[in-house]
Amino acid sequence: MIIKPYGYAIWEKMQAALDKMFKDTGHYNMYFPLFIPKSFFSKEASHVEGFAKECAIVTHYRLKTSPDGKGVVVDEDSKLEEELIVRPTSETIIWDAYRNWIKSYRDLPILANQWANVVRWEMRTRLFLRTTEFLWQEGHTAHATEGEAMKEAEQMLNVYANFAENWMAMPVIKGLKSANERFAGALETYCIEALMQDGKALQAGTSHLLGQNFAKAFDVKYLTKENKLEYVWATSWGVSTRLMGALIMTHSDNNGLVLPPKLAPIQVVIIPIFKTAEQLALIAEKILPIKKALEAKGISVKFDDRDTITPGWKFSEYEFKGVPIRLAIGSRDLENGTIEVARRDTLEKATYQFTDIENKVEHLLELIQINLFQKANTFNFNNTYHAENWEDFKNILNTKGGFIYAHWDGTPETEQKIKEETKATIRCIPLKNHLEKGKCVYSGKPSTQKVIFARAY
RNA sequence: CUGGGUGUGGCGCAGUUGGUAGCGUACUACGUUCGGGACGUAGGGGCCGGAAGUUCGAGUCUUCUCACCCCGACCA
Repeated sequence: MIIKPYGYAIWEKMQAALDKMFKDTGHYNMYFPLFIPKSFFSKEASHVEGFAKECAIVTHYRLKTSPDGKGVVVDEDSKLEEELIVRPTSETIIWDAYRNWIKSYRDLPILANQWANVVRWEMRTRLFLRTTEFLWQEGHTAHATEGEAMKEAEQMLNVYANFAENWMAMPVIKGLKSANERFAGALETYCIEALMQDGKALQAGTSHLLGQNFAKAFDVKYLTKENKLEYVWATSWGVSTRLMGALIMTHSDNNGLVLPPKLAPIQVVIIPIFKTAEQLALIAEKILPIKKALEAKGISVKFDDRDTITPGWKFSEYEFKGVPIRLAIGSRDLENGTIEVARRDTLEKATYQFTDIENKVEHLLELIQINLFQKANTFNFNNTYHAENWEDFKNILNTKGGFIYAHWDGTPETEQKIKEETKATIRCIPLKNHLEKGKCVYSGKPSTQKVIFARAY
């Protein structure tokens, strides 16, 4: 996947917002190697099992000119003593280091994060949602107690939910993964689940309570105040460039991308309508102070005064790109003291008086941010169903899609069978769930609460 | 790996019974345009995925090969 400049600018805005949230909650960044010795992997049994089938492996370190003189071939003499795995995630290499970093309760907690690329050799890729290489951040924390680790995992889940809802304008459900869907090597996996406009669910972020699994696998122990040797408790948590896919699939319409103002690389585009250089000069004279005033408020503004492209073309182009607000100004406006304001979320156009325009625009950006969230929230509400029996369940799934609340007997076997028959999986057991007795939608066995099913990406 | 399909200018495609390649779009220049993806004229750009073969002659026929796409197991 190539991420072109405009797309990468969105990722940078995401990174900046998330990075600040991490730092505000006491975390710091670090960086670990891309290549992980194969032996590290085998140390945590379920972790290997989870990732073994999708690893890229480095076996040699040198090329040589092909015997026939055309191109290059692998130099068999450069075979590595031990193969290196291109990280699919970094738990193993990080916990190998933590063993040396952690000796005493005074060394805890470790609250580290890294921004990195990872590789998972998937059978089928899907742009942004599932690419062989993707960019992400992975937090890896170490704690003295289970309670503290649990609090950390929950805290980071809340950070992700906050980011999704208040920055991406994407409503999410916070929940717990079932055993089948849990991260390889975790005791519990928390997640935020989002619903895309086509009715399919998307896991948008995860936060894991790793327990002492990695501490035991990598022998990471610390001395307590009481001088007792204990294993360390761990968490890990991550979000990736998949969020770009989520952003696109949550808000876009038939005219292209729709970006929430808080993540839009360009928040306001100004398009002058002119024929001659003199007219452009007059417009620029009027509009550049407004641009400055907007920028002083921290709003990113682009004044597109290219004379090689028609205004109509520019209108369409910035609609494709999802720019939240477009201002258009021509000589008619100059005479009337007006400006045309178009919002991307509703596609509405209005003529505003020029006075106080920067405050009106600032306010409109806030409205758009809120409107996008509400629109998505309404969509989620309208596409959330309750299935009381198996027929209902299949019907809803096949005709409507969306989130389906249904009773489940709590066994991996039932979940597996439902998946095989319908391709729907348990997205999560919502944290905000009311317990209610019922019968499993599939097996009819007793159940204590409904969980969320959906077909997912 | 299981089935099906496609490879021809940057992109999307056409190409008849074999006669050395064309359309749309994009690109360049000039002119007229410019308040919702303008128009005209003139240009530039392709050893037709690769190799071998049949033939006077292959995008087209034959054989081999490579790559990609869709369907299945996997997944942030």
